Amino acid sequence: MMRMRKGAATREAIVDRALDQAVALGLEGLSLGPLAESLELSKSGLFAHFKSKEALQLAVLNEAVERFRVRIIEPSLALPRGRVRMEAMVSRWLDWMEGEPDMRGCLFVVSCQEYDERPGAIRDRLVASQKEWHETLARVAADLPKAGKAPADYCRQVVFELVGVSLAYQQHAKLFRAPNARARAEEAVSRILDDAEQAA
Amino acid sequence: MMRMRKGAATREAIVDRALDQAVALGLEGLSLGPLAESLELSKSGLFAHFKSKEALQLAVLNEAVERFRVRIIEPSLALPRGRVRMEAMVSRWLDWMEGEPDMRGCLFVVSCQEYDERPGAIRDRLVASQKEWHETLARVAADLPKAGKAPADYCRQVVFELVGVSLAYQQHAKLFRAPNARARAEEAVSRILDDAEQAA
DNA sequence: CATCATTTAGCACGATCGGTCGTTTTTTCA
DNA sequence: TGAAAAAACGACCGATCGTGCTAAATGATG
Repeated sequence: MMRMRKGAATREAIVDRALDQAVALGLEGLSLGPLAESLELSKSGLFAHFKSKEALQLAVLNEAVERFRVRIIEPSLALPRGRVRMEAMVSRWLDWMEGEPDMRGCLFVVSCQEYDERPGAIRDRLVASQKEWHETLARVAADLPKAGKAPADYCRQVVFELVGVSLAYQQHAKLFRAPNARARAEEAVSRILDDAEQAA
Repeated sequence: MMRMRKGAATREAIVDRALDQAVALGLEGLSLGPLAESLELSKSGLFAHFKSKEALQLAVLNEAVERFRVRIIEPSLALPRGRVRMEAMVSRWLDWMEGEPDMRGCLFVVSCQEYDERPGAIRDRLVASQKEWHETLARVAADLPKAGKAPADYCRQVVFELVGVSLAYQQHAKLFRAPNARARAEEAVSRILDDAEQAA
């Protein structure tokens, strides 16, 4: 036994395409019909890979989490602790907000608005992944010079403010198409990190 | 001639209720059936007031814009220029993010994610209203001590960072239900405004 | 009260949605 | 190569969606 090979491949192709669609219209805006059509699959053929729409949505969300880990977290953690690592992480984070090639935008930002009032497995997964990301950010912030002397939750405050910058960046870049959005974001980040270098 | 009275009243009731629904599920998530049911109206009776769903969505959006003006902008502009006015405006802004009584959340934040990739009249109206709001904020920021000496677009940078704080606040409060979200936001605002009080 | 515009309801339409089922095609392993 | 399993298909279901069309109820005005 142990039969199966093609299935996994098309499943990956489905999730990949679905991720594109979800970034543009949201996880809730995912529609099986058009998705199948764009992959030249029958709707039922596609559906058979996931036993429900929610399972597909979860697969898409998990794929985004994994890509985020590979593209943002891992490369940054290879750098020396301190401001260098933090700046690399934030820079990659802002890149992600613009979108990977052919994928414009950030699934997490879109989904956070979709699910903050919709309880369920998707919301739970989303909240968990975001909290995990903020934890990672806080650990990186803990290596900043001020972190040792400041109040215990100083790192959390830094994370809060960085989250704000990333969200403002996304809005200015995508909604307003402001060409100077990146410059504004980088200046804001500098202010936050400079503040973390002088003693409390 | 000139007959009509009840119509305007029920129309207001519809928009009011639709605003609640839209804050929770988004302007795109507005559904005429349940909306009519919750108002004890027939679906077609409700529909007759607006000749299309988009017209209802625009009416809801305009109602939100008007409420925002009355609840946030006007009272703040009655205060003396400078940090006092700015702090009042930001404080009311953050209150709005939590939601008016019985309306949890901010329609603008939700809609910005829904429409940043959906061209049309709604997106246009949304972008216009948000730009107008940022203009207002920038004018208020122009009275801050540093504004005169700093580069010309310093006010825009302040607005960008304040937008970030408001968005981070909304996410922490609504998605994570973090009880200290307001405190974090107020500290971030203080940092931004303090910076605006020392010379460039 | 009678009239007539306004407002609401009833009904049905075409489209789309997620999902099911039985069948056929394709792939895999012996 | 042949048989079994996996994968893809196509037709279909019930529900819901926005949207018309027409008739009945309602309310203001002369």
